[in-house]
Amino acid sequence: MDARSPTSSRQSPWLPFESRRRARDEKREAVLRMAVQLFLEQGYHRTTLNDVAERLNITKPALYNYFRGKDEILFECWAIGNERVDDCITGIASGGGTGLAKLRKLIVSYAEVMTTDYGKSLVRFDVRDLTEHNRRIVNTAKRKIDRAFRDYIAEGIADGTIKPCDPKLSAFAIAGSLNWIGHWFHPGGPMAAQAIAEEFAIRLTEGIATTSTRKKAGKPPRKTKTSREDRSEHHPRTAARAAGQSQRARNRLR
Amino acid sequence: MDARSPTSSRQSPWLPFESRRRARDEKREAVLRMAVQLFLEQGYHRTTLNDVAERLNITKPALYNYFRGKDEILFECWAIGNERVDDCITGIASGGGTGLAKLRKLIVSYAEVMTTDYGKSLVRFDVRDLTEHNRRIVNTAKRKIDRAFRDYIAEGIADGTIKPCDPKLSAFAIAGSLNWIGHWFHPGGPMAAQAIAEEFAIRLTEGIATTSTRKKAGKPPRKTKTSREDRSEHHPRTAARAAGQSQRARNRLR
DNA sequence: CCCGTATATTACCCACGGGTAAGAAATAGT
DNA sequence: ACTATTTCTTACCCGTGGGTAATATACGGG
Repeated sequence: MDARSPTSSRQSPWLPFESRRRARDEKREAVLRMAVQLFLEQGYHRTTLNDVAERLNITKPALYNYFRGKDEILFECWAIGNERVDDCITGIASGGGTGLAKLRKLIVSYAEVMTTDYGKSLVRFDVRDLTEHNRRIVNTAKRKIDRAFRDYIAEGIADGTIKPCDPKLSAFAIAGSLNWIGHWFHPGGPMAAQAIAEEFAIRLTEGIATTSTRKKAGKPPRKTKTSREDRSEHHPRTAARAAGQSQRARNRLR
Repeated sequence: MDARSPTSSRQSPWLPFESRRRARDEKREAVLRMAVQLFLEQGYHRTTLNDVAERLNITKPALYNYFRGKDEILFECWAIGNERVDDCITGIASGGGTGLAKLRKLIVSYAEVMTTDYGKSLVRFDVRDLTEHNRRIVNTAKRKIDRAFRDYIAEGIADGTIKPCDPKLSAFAIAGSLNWIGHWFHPGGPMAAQAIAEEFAIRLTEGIATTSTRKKAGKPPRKTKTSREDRSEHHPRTAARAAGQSQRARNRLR
């Protein structure tokens, strides 16, 4: 059965009787990688902590060395995805450009995140499975993302690059299309993540942009796909990432 | 607490010590109305059959007179929503019009369904909570809906009312926006369901339509349609409805 | 080599909730 | 009014799975 499909990057750090001295954080992340994968594959409620532990060659109580409980694992998966979106937003906010340009950038980045496991967790996980405290954090973050879409649209209307429209409704329409990616996209499919992202950036803005954005004919479809290590949550660890969200930084009090 | 908010149409037919002789089907539908409401409000897994029964002034085992189990209740909720979408599709297919016109009609109808409880169940419920058999039915129906979107787009490209584009990707983009309605729409909000539906029909097609669809100023928003009894799953029982799906017709074998 | 700490295991607890059995209460038919 | 049938209730079963306690094993430092 299953024969250890090569999908999920490298193996678990707990190879049965082998060097088991990985750094704590690496193991923690390995748990999250496996958990998000199983949560997406089977659904949160159908995934037991035994499932997660078993696939990592450990037992359930060992997980409690790294997490307070199941809901915290869920939250941390979500937090990683949110961190990535948040990086996109701050990156776009720092750079200049018209409202339309910013909106397109956001669409591309957001769409790409949506094709990753952690990105999917932003829309596939149910906020009601979290504690009251974490649920509030999630809702705040969601409002921030929504605000980014609306602000860029409003900015575009103000600077003339976007036709007058209701920013709220347009943001819902765009975000809906993008979030839906997290439901249908599967890495093995015919379209590469990056190609989808760029296609959506055009498609979703060509209705509201003032300048006609008919695809420049000369552009060859060579986009090289997501290139190396295409699937499996690459976790770039770019410098200056630590400034992301305030929560989640502390490596568990212990 | 809650004070019996006026959202959910009329009360349960099992008022504690009152005429309890409602027809079987009415009670069955009352169960479904309450169930879909609770499933949406609390989530399927957090809603117990006791919750459903209690709010109907009965006890859990009484539900088993009408349904085989929890997952069947879920399925029937989904089936009602699907029936409505299916009616839209067959209605559009029977009438004529360009590809673009059909697509717009579908968007309007689908969006309106998405603002109802049963419509939301199409996108908020998890297929994996169903039995293998019912899951197959759901997936088949979903493919049919997807096909309708793609076909109308392809038709529009063929008849020149829609710009050349990838029907699959465009269908995903449009369906994503519409499905998302089922996540954010709440009947108490500032926008009426019908207004949203018509706005989306314009917004989602203005990018791919060949004819400029800038909102014709003269069009008064009188469309009547869903008009009276706007919320709360009115269940029109229109004639010739029974021909809908083959499944679900039989009132449980018993 | 010994001890303290971190890490993992085995063996358990128990609340929750879907589902069932047996029988009471209402209903319909004649 | 008596019976057959449907409908509903009380009382229970039990599998599941999150979480914990006690303990064993590995590891690092002196």
